[in-house]
Amino acid sequence: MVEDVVKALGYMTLGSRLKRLGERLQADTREIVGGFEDMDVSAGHNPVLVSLYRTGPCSIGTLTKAVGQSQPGVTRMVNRLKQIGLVDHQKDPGDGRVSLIALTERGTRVVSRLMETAYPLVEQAVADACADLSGPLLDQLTQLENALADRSLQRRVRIRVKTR
Amino acid sequence: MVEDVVKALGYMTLGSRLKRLGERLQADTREIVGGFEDMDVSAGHNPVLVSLYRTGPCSIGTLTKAVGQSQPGVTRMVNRLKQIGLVDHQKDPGDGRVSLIALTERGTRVVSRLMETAYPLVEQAVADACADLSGPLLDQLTQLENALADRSLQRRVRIRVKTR
DNA sequence: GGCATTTTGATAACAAGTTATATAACTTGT
DNA sequence: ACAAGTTATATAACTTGTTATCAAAATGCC
Repeated sequence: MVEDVVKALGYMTLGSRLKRLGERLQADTREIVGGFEDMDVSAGHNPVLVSLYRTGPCSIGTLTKAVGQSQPGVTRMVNRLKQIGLVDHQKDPGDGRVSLIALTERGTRVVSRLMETAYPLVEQAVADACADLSGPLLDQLTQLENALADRSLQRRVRIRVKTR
Repeated sequence: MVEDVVKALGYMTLGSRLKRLGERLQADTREIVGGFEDMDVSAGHNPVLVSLYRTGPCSIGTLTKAVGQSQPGVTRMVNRLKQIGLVDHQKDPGDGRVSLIALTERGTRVVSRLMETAYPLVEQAVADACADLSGPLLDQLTQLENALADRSLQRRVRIRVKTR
């Protein structure tokens, strides 16, 4: 058995540890969501979709603030969503620089469905994995890692589905 | 003010949130470490370096388990460190498939210095930012985000240095 | 009205993660 | 001892994050 250095170094490598865990959760989330809508889109796109759904059409700049990523990153996600036909854009009539991003009709339907199916399941599965966490941040991270090793998000979703 | 959707969605977007926070911490860590040793290497390389320092020469496979990333990712980090002259590799005499990765003499000196200078400061700065966190995971994440917005890791390091 | 500055978003280049796959070396079973 | 299977690593291709930079549009100041 090899020691997990990232875990062992504690606060020194907290960044690496959060990123690693985040990527794991994102991958699981993507898989779960992908089981409901057949769209080939990573977990990171969900905040963009939800933001557009909640606040209506808005600029790239606003989206950038809403999801907390760099503007080129958001631009790329929007382009991807445009490619799939979930969003569209048009020039802002008042300001020629900004292009207003909006969900297409299909995009609205898709997000609406996701919000009734996949999203609550993901939320419940993650909440389930986090249910018994307590103590300092580092300890809770260890507990969450253990919980996921013990039962994956996918399994937690299936169980939720079966037992409801 | 635009709402932070990733924060607002709670457990649903925990993966994105952890990743985002992890990347932020890694960027800050890199900057702090870069101030001590002039090596252009991202924060993710530190676990590799420390692992090699602690356990001595080992295979890519062992490193992969030690840092919890994919094998090609570790291979790439090792190549980068090789390029900079911090590690080197040689064939395992017993098994021709494995290449044993080891710190070079210079690499050993660098890690040794980092462990006495930058690493403890980063650890203290992160610990400082995490000092007053309490409650459920999501709450602690919010508190940590706020703490970092209030005073960056870099500032926390400087203050530590000044006041010692 | 027109020039300087600021703001918006697109694009290019790079970093670091992933999966899939190929190759070489080792192991095993007969 | 050799064929078949397994393991270790390298490599290719892709994704998604970043910073830096550019062009176009808006703003502001004389």
